[in-house]
Amino acid sequence: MIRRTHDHAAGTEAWAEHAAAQVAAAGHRAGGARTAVIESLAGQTCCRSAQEIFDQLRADGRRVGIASVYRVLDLLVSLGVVQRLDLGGGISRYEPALPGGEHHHHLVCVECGEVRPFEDPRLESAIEQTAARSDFTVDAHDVVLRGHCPDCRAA
Amino acid sequence: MIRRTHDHAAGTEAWAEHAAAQVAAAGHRAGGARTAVIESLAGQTCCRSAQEIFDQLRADGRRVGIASVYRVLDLLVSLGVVQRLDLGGGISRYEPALPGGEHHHHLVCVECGEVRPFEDPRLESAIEQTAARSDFTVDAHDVVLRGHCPDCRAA
DNA sequence: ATACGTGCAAAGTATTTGCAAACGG
DNA sequence: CCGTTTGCAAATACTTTGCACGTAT
Repeated sequence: MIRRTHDHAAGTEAWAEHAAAQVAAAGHRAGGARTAVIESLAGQTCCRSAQEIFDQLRADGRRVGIASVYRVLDLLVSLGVVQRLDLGGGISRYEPALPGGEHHHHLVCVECGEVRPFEDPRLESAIEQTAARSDFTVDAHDVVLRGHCPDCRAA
Repeated sequence: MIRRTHDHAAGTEAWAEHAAAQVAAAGHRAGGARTAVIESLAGQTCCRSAQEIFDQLRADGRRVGIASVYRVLDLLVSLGVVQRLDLGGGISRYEPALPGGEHHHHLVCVECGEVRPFEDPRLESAIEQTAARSDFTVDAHDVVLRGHCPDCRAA
């Protein structure tokens, strides 16, 4: 089997293991809801809402409660293995925080709600520079671009 | 009296007039709640939540309902004279959108919630470049930097 | 065995909507 | 006047909390 350095499936698998390890290291047990939410997140390419994760788990036949989904997500965020995103509309979205420190930002269609990730090194460097100039200690940042996706523009 | 080009009070006064004019131009009347919310926003230097605006108006003795505050803010956002911000925590914040197209972003203290505005032309240009490269039509963008303010870091 | 974890239901916030009364032009 | 706007209260949407039962270690 060929091993590719930036293979996506391998990356998310690695993330699931990493997340489970962090949970254990923090002195927590591996309950059903925790395993289920980690697996669900590992299988997605971009951010999901708590409700979407819940719906997917139920569709897969798992008997989880939505409260547990929220509790697990909170735990994973506090352990630093999941990033919580606020793309507007009053709902939080969650995605795996990849170990390498690499991260992306999001384009959001204001019409259909589609979310597309993007990366931009120039943007990151501008943000770092601003952060350094400020008297705040900056730990994190979010960038959201809002507009219309090709499909909605056509319609 | 000396007239300064970038005088703040003059700028916000001008904004209030501009906002009222846009409301009228769109065929809306100048009811009590609309005038009150516009005045309240004009008197603030940075973003406020709907609840904060409501509380301030009540403290000033105006008998407005919070539903009207939300309705007026929605109207002003749709007219493009107010910008809606989502700095996290599930609550929306609002601030005047100054006519010149100039705008700023925000540093948020995750501990005390303090919000500080900042500007960065390099950041803007990086975002424009990314927007142009994407197949979305980008109308707006938000940048939020999260960290600790000097006071909270000291404590 | 025994804490810790979970599901369900109820409570808690932020925001929206229905409606009759008040009001602007 | 007459349709718009408003305040109140009820409804909604997302998230959190209380609690008894289940389960991993």
